[in-house]
Amino acid sequence: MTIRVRFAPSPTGYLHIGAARSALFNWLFARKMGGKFLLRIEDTDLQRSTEESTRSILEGLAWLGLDYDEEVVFQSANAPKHKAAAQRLVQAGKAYRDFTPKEQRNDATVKQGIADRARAQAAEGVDQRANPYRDLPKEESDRRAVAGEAYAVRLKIAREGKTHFEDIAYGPQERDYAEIEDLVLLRSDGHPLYNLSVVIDDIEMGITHVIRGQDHLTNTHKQVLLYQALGAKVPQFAHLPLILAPNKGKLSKRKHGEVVSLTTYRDRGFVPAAFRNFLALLGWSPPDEKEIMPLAELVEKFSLEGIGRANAIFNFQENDPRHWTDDKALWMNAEYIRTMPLVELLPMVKAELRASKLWREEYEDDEREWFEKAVELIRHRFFTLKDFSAQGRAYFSEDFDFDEAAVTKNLKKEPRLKELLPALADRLEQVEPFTKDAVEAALRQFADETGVKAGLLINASRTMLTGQAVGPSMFEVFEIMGQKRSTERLRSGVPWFDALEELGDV
RNA sequence: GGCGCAUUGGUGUAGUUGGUUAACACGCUGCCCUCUCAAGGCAGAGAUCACGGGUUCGAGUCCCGUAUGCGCUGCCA
Repeated sequence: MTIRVRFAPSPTGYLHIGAARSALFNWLFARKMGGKFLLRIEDTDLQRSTEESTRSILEGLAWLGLDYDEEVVFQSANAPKHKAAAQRLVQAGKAYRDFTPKEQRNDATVKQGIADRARAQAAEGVDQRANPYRDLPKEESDRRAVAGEAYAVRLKIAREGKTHFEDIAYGPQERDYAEIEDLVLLRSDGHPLYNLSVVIDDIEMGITHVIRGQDHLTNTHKQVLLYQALGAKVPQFAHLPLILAPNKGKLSKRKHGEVVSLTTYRDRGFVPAAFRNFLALLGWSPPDEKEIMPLAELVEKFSLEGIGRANAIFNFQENDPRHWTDDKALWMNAEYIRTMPLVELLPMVKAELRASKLWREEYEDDEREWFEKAVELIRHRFFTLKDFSAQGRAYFSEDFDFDEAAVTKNLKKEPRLKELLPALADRLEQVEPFTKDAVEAALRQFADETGVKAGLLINASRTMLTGQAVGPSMFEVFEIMGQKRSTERLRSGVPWFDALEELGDV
């Protein structure tokens, strides 16, 4: 039997990283087992579903490299089937019409309302099977329905017994029928509800394994009952531990902002493979200790058995830009940027430079070799793709900013630099060929002759050439910048030092 | 309130059928390297395995209880 799994998000907002992880696990399992990975958009809530959200889900999956195998299924298109199935259950006596007028519920206060009602019911000892319409004679039920009276359809759950299923991650699960109410399948306006739609669609799509968030674990019992009422084979279930905020609370956009949205990672310079790798490690662990895994290896090592049970905390610090998302995710991204094959990184750098208006077509033509060497040189200390256009700006443009701390530390402290730097430029102009070794020799000799430490000139040069206090080995930077740009930038500090003197700032 | 699930250093996780000093990664500290910052190398701090009982010669690993957290409990998904 071919394995068929699905990712079934509701398009009511951005793609949440928790949902993205569910998609990843489903995808990995399908690829590992040679099965099919399907996508179903659960847009039954017409009020909240948006096309924009669907688009962002599609984009997010594409970004992560999770391709799906068959046509996307839109759940709303199946509504007629869902309704028909519910009616069949009514005819078969497995569900019944509930003519109780609809209770108005305010979305914002439902949770509280549920708890209050449950408390009250517990105190009074209410029977879940006490619905007055549950055992209404078929003739009367039919007559009222034909007469046009509005009704909801509820599944008729047996008075005695238990449901069982074996969850691949959480083990055997059992729930007494007494704990389950006669769930509503169809609203009184005829609209099919979640549990019904999911089950019908999963049957229809031939889903063999349902892999989803643990928040559905207890609901699964209801769904098992539905499969049974429908006479369908119950699939295998594997529930995933949830991803929580640092305070162990729910990770939500409302409270935590953009860190929970997958597209944020794309927009803030993450390499897809890095984020995918990080996500895979949240709630799942490989059989060995190797954590950095290219996609093929992830597929090879993935197994449902490796899924954990404890909820994971997504560790980020809301008000600290340095730790805006999980440290390990940031580290992993840096790791990928500095170690991934250069040919794979190049297009990403290109996209970033293009977005920052720093891209020049020559980089893929006459200056291709230079471009590759430059990226290779600077990639090693970058954390995100954004760094190529920020800290790395000076490599690609004459219009770059000077880091204030760098200027203070490397330039302002030594007034002699005003004369030394242009003199150094003169000296470097003589260097031929302009290679890192030759430049080093020239600079060190110049330092000797002028009686200053080489480090002084090196650090000052770094700031003059790149605007930064930190960066790659300076002689490599000289070589990459080239003779012309290097000497020009060394000299460009003179008027600037003059200005400082006038201000009495030196 | 009821039911369910979970609980290993700050975070993510390993811990095989219970058996010597609880392992790995991120983060953190120090040292080396050095033109800076990373990377890398080395060293280190940090966990009485939520708590309390029990079973056992022996428990992170089994049992019971408690606490805490999360989830579900809706004519939302």
